[in-house]
Amino acid sequence: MRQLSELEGICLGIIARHKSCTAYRVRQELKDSPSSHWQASAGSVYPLLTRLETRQLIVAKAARTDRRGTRQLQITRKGAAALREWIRTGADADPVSSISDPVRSRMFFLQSLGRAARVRYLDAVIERMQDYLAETKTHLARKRAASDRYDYFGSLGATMVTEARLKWLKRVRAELNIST
Amino acid sequence: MRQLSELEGICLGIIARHKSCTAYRVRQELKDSPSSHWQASAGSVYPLLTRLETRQLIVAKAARTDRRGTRQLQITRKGAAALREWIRTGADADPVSSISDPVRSRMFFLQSLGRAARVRYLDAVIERMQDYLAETKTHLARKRAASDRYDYFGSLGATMVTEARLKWLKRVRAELNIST
DNA sequence: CGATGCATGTAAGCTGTTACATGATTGC
DNA sequence: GCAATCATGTAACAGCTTACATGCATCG
Repeated sequence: MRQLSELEGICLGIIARHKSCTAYRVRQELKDSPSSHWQASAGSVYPLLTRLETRQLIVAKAARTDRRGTRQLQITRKGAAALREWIRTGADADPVSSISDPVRSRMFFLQSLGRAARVRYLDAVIERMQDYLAETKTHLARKRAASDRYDYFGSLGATMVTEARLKWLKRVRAELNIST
Repeated sequence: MRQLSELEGICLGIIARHKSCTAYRVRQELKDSPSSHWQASAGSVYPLLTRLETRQLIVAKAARTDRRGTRQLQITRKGAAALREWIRTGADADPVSSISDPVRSRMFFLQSLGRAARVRYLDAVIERMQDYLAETKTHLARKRAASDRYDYFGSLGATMVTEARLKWLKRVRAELNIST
């Protein structure tokens, strides 16, 4: 049995948490999460769910009162096992290290910008990052109140990482100022 | 002119820093970076560089003393402009927010694991993260000594984010212990 | 003269994206 | 009755991965 991909694991997890939900709902949930970079386009989600169904990790039941073909998805026992297995792969070397940050990637090549452009660029990124941090914190506050704790823990991770990134950018900015 | 993708920007940046380098060297550099999740397989790098050449962002010069067809790549003026433009897109909303972390993704679904498995999983991830942090710090120390400062700043970002992730995991672990 | 490293590439397959396309349901 | 939302999908295309495939250069 092949390993679940990142998006497959996430979708399966979403279906597992709602006892029963539609593909549409899965997409909504992906879209609403600020910590996710997945666009969760129809073109990826629907084929993906078909794949999960073929592998018998989920089953679909048609709602009989609905004429538009709404399908309620549920995780199977086999699917729950696959989900647990997918979670465990989070402790492998790759998931721990493979976290790519477009802002960090660009930092390596900042020399290519002129001095003034460099500072302007950093200021712009810092401002964006501050906005994003505020957004993340709002989200975190909402999670704290309601819902389950793992939702909260997840959002907490997003917030803490964003704080670290912001701190990093400010430090770089400060060092650029010192040694003109 | 279409925007450069993440990997395209990185490869172009690498070529820009060495005045002249081979495709092979680009791959090596990608592989050696611990902060990169890119495997930089031949199957992605070579077609990518062909693309950049077609767009006239780089030019290739054959070394005449080498019979195996070694090609020295150099960035063009047009390429340098494209690189600067790519860097500036780092201040857009997407690159700032779109940072996906496989460990964080899995946190949202930790409920699916039994209580004991949950703790075992977290301990395993924490151990891995500690190893990875040590690796990152070694790398950072090497960068501090030699090379240019933006290399150092980049590695610093990797280290600070890894520290934040570890702190997060330990905090989650602690909270799980409290409320059994 | 053999091993390791340098150097280049191709082919099949999977996953994801963008854009397109359709129709039912619900609330005002 | 109309707009917003719910709901499902397809088609063309781009990009990356894995695995395969080849051959030169250099050092011992």
